[in-house]
Amino acid sequence: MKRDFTDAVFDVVRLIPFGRVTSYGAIAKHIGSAQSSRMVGWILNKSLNEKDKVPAHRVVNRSGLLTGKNSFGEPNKMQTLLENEGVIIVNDRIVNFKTVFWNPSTELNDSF
DNA sequence: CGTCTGACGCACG
DNA sequence: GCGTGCGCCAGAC
Repeated sequence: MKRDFTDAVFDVVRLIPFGRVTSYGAIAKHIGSAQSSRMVGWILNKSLNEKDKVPAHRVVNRSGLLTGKNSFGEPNKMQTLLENEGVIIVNDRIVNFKTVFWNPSTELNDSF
């Protein structure tokens, strides 16, 4: 299976700390497919169906916009989960995005 | 096999 | 700051 990319995405997303978020591009770049940011979202969408639960709600686009909230069954669910973690969201956008942003390449420091 | 679509990102104007 | 166009890879038809 082409689990390479998929598994990598799952792994990174699962490593996202509580109350932190990251962007599709950051994940894609960390994996090595910086230009395949769309694939990240696509894989996460599949992850919702998979039994392997990943904090997909902690992944937003580069603008901190909850673009994927629409795929959580109920759009309000994603925002609720994030707010439950202390993330401030207004108009489907993370206000303190740069504050709660979690950069895998930086935080992980390629220590793998 | 050709074409469209998609939880994105970037360049341009 | 916003709308439009293109690239990217994989899947559905």
